[in-house]
Amino acid sequence: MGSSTPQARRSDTRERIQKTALDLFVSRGYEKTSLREIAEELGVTKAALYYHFKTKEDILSAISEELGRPVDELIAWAKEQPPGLETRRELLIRYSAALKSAIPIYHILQENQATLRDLAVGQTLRERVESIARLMHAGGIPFDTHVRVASALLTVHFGAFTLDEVGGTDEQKRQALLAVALETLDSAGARAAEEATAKAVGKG
Amino acid sequence: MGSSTPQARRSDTRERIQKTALDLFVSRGYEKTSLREIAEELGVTKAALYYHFKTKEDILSAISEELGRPVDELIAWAKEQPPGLETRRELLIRYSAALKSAIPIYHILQENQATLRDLAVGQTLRERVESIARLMHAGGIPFDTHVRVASALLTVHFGAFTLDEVGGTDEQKRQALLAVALETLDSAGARAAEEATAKAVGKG
Amino acid sequence: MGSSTPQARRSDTRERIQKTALDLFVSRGYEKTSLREIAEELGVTKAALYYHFKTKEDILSAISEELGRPVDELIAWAKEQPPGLETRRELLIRYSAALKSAIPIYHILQENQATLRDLAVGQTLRERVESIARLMHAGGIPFDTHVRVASALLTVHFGAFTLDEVGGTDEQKRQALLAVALETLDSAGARAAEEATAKAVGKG
Amino acid sequence: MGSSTPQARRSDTRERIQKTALDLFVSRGYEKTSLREIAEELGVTKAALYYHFKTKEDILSAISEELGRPVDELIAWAKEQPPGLETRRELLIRYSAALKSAIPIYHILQENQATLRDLAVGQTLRERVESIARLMHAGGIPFDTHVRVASALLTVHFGAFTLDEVGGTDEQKRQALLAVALETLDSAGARAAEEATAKAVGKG
DNA sequence: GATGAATGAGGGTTCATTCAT
DNA sequence: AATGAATGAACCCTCATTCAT
Repeated sequence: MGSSTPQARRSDTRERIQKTALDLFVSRGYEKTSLREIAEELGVTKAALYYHFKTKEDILSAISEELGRPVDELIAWAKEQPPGLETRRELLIRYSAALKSAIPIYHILQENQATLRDLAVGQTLRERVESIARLMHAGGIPFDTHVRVASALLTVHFGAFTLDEVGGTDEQKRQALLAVALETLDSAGARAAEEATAKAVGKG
Repeated sequence: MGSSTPQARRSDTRERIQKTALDLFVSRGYEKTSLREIAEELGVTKAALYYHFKTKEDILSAISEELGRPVDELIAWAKEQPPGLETRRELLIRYSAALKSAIPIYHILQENQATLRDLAVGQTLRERVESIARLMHAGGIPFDTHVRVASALLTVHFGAFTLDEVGGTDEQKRQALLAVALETLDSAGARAAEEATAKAVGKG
Repeated sequence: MGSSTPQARRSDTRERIQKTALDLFVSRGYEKTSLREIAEELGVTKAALYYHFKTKEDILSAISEELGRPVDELIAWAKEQPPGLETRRELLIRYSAALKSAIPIYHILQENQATLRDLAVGQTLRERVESIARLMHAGGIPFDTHVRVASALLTVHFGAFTLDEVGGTDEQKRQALLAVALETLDSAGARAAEEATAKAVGKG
Repeated sequence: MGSSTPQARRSDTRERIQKTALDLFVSRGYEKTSLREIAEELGVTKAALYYHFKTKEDILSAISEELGRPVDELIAWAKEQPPGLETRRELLIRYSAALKSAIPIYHILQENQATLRDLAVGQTLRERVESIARLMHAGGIPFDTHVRVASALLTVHFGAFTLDEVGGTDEQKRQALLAVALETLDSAGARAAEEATAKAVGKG
């Protein structure tokens, strides 16, 4: 059908607001960033922000949706996969990659949890994280495996925000942490495989 | 009973303030908890809080000092130890234990980082965490070991706050996570030993 | 400024705005109805309203002029009549009828008096009501008659907005209230006639 | 030094706020009166108002409760009386008297109905008026009597706010309007008596 | 005939904090 | 040991209105 691009000389203000807001939310926190600050930084009035976004929360929502898309797509993908060791490994690998673009919002979620607790966008953000966790823990797996999955996930997830001690570039760190996490996961896999074998053969 | 006036004992108000404030800081967040709320919950006036504490931050400081003592002592202990694999293992084990009492303040630090960023108490709190990290990463250790230490620490530290998926009691979780973390650490030790050997022999 | 194809029918947007605005002014109040609401309800932008009307007040003015016409005509008529009992009766009867179409604006005036106080349209609206009152009170009439006229007017005027307790259809209520009001008025007339007679004859 | 404002130490501020707010609510309307205005008029800050009242609406609530007490007491009294002509007369008489102190709040209710529609205090205010109406209309009375009761009530109630045309002092007006209203009511009584007689005798 | 973008002024409300008593 | 009263600064948000296009 005819592409109804409403184009016109649309102002880029909406995007600029998102960008500025993101920077400030990350560096000063969501609550501590006032709309006045965002507006001043942009050289517009507070009311201008309200022309483009319904509320302060709405700004964060838009940011969350945009930056979180890779993770959302990953979740959609994971839901289609059969639960199992291989899926867990693949999911962890892809999650580590998806985090690259999503780091800023997770950072915000991380550092402003108390504030975001009552906000709808907080709920959304948290659900994203929990979805990944749920999918990683899916399938009837033994307690030990649960623990290993948890460790692997914590390593990959929180390793993305913290860690100054480690040294190396961000990408190097990411790769290395992923490797360690996979190793932790594999021990679980090995053990599970053992158990499966034991069950099937009756111990050998 | 016996003594006529219950006034004989020192006012426990200061402690009650700390306790109430802690509960609210944990459940609603530091910024989102107003002094009015604390005062109302206690049945005193806001001004009463100011009689016992200089500022809002001061309340958190007192809490932090009290609950963080075990960790502080652990840090003092660790500084006396020679760096090395064995110390790292022992430190991780003791840290896992120390966290049990310190969880609430770490929770607060965790969920209000943005807010605590500019506060002196935030600095103190962060330094405690960073001290542990620095000590765990101490000694000239290779990159791979850094990464494993990081993973072990993330597992133990963040495992204490999050994790509903795993199942089991808090104590079971703690033990299990510690076990996995130690395993991750040991692999590093093994590898380090290997490398050391390799170096000595001239690579193989 | 050249005359171009003069459309047979002017855009009906102006009328639609008036209609929607009237509905909202009645149901939510003048002040509490924002131009945004009106525009949204109509599916146009706020700026569109400003194409058709100079200000928000102007919208109400247009509505007032249209719905108030019967009352304005009544006022014009009454000004031509000689003051006296008969005119008062007739005026009251006609006013009761004229109110039928004018109720919405009087409702608005009634419920938003405080807001309309400083507005020109408020002045206009009030003047309409006051004109009727002035004409009903016209002629050198004694205090008692003034009071009866007032009662009759209050009955007819406010009876049109309020009254759920009475029962019956709106038209039935209107008729019945008018009847009672006329009765009140007539007592005044009778008494005035008596007094006149008494004066003339000297009383026995 | 140089400050010459020797204000009372006692807390008469709450009362002064109520008084000032009442004046402004009456003269400028509830919505159009900002807290800034009230505060400025009193020479305090907006925050001071919030020390004494929880919200803007709360100020009006307090006023309503204080000034409306006579009417509330009247309602309580009326609920104890047996319905009937005599009670209606007495209620009307007492209501007319009670209105003297309550006029300002009814004025506010009257002129800000649209604004007060969504406020709890508006509900309360309206209920007061409706209670009186319900009590006046109580008992199984014929349609005609309902109409007369309505007229009487409209006369007494709205006569208290409006009416510049009539002349005389406020008290004179009140008395005169009450007299006319009672007359209207009595006609109803007479008619009811007639009907009763007619019923008893078996049609005349 | 209408829109998109923006503004200035103001709204009610909450907060940590102070200080005389 | 604690209170009552008050403040100043900041908050998010809404409004009627303007104007280039």
